[in-house]
Amino acid sequence: MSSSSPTGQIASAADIKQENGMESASEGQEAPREVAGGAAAAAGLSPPAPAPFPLEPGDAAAAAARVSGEEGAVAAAAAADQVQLHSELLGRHHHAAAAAAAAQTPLAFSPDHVACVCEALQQGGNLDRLARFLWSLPQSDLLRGNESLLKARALVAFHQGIYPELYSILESHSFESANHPLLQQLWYKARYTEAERARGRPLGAVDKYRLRRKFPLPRTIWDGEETVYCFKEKSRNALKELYKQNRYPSPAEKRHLAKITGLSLTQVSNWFKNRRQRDRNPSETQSKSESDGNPSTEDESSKGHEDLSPHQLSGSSDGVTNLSLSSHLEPVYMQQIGNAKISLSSSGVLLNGSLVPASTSPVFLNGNSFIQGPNGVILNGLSVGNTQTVSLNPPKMASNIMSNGISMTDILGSTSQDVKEFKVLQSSSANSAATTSYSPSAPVSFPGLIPSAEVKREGIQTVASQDGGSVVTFTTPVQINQYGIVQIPNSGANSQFLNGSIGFSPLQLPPVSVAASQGNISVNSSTSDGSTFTSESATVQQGKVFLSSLAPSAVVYTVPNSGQTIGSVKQEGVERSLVFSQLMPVNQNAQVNANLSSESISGSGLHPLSSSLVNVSPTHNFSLTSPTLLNPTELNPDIADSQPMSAPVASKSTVTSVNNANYATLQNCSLISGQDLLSVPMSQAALGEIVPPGEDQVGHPSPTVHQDFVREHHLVMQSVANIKENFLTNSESKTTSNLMMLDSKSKYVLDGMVETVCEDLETDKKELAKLQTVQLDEDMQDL
DNA sequence: CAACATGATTCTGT
DNA sequence: ACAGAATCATGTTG
Repeated sequence: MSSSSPTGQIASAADIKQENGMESASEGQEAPREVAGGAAAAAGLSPPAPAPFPLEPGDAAAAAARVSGEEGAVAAAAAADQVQLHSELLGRHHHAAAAAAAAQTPLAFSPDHVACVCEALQQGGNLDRLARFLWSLPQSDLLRGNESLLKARALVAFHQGIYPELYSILESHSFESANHPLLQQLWYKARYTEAERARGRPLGAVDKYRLRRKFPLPRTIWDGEETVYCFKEKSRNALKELYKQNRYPSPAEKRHLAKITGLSLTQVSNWFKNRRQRDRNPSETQSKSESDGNPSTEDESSKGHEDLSPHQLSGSSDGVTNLSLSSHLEPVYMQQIGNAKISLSSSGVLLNGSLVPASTSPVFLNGNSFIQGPNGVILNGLSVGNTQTVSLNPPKMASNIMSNGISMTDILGSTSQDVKEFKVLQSSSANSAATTSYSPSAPVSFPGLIPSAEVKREGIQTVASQDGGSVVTFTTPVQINQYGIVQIPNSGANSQFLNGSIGFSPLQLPPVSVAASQGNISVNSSTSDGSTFTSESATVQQGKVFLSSLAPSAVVYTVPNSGQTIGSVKQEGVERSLVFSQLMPVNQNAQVNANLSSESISGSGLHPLSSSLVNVSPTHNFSLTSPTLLNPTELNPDIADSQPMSAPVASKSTVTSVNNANYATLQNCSLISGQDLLSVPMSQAALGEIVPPGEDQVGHPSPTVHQDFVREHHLVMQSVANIKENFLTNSESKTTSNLMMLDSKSKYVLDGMVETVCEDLETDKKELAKLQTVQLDEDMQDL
């Protein structure tokens, strides 16, 4: 099946690895591959792709030559490559000219460009070429400390079996968490390989275990979080928490859990299944696990209804709204990012950890269910059935925005560190009429929530009910627990529920609002003023988005989504992802814009935006820390059915446009994987400025593309173009010139984009040379 | 190495 | 599809 990755760190690392094309790295030579192959395959997080990055003859030759190890090898490798490149060029005549022209002049690359190339080569699994490329780089200070470069060096060191160097690299630089899985994998595999060689025979599980103990991961590539039996402790705890609540989580709950734990849906399901089974027959092997005394497990749930026969809840699963706060409630999760205080104004809404701008028009998050408050506030929690919508207020559909999807919870959830506790708001039952009794006396526990004890209460703020209806009052600052779940204080005095409506007291509104619902992430800039939002950084990885210090400016993601149900592409985990490079510091004008349109929505007229997955408003600062990985799955489950996008890509595609005033490189795009294509459209118009008209390669502009992006990227791309012919393997890109597509199989299709740029190379080439000049191999120049 | 823990897989039934 | 049971494979621990 496609699911579940076996095996902890290794497994997860393997997953990542696959995404990064690492697999090919180990396959190239004699490099150990056991973990990679097996785990990745088993993990099935991404469809088993047939040799994602087959090495070409030229590479093989080069690698072979290099193995022997001397300088001579370099020349040989280059020569071998050259032959290959030459043939590639011949195959693509139109590019040949550009490449040749480019080759004649010394190429200049900025560190970003270099990083971009490194990422591209890594993505392509072309380690040999990557090595060659690295060798061609000057020892420049500018390149020092460049993470992409370091990562590339580490990969190459691993690939070539120069482990001491690998360790040195890994230990000498603190890598971003997004790169940890891959680097950890390298670390362990190198250790295993060394031991294996020393011993002369394959290692057993115990041997590996001991090696892991013996050579713990350096903190430079490890956040310190323990992983046992594949799952991180945090994830395990979240699962346990929910299990206590409900042994048979609804699909929606599972989904949510999967998101917040970073596990796949199947893994979550398996976990529950196993857990149930083992609780059922304690007889076997049982010594049982942690908390276990089963009873404990059962206790809570059993008491009440544990029972929760599967159907009971399942019935509700997608459609049932279980709002009763009383006993088991299905929590509405609210998250807060980092330490930031999220305040809700009367009109503001926090959904699933997302903040929804209170603007006049109501926002609906339709992921699982939602409740609409007076001002268009909707709470979206797991507990509520997917489809169900509760609107306490006269719904103003017209102006509503519906997003379906994901809760930022997941997205934010993993930010663990920053995340604080929280309070969960429990909404009253669906019918406003229904009275909700939120029994203060009975502490409510939510899955994945921190013990109530931990919930801190601070200032007390009373919520004033607005119109309609009911008010939910909660005290103070909402806090988020490590899982990103907000728990509403159940204590009595301060809180009260009226009519099921929920009102938030005017708290501080964060400048940034993030709303995400299934498959969509939408962050809208909130209108509030004086709000304090102190989140730290924005990073998206594995379906998680971390917002980081945005400081004064706000970040807006707009992911208009489409109707949730449409189709559906079954996705799990990280199957689809968009990666934003860390080099994409966005500045004032920066914009990240990904569109996905869905018929359902547009049809409803709710949010006709034509499709963007992620939309960052230009005016705000948006910074994505390194490899940001947006998981389309979470972003938009319905991608498959989404309408044709601007990009001429197949119907099933995710288009992402990145707009960056300064520089957006594809550097970390290496993480892009999944079946979706990541395309970075460049608007034609913009390109037109630079790109010589008449070039056959000009593609269709993407309507959603921001021009700034285009321009900026254009510059970046230019240099890339130069490199491309030399280093990138021929990809299958359709060449719609303006698109850069990375397909899930990790076929790296930079071509389209690069090619487009290639044509312009000469034009602006010199401008690019500012930062640094890289002298490519002479062989290259011969081309 | 043995025993245990735990995630994943397979088969079967609904 | 999903649940349960049996079982497998591997990680973990002593």
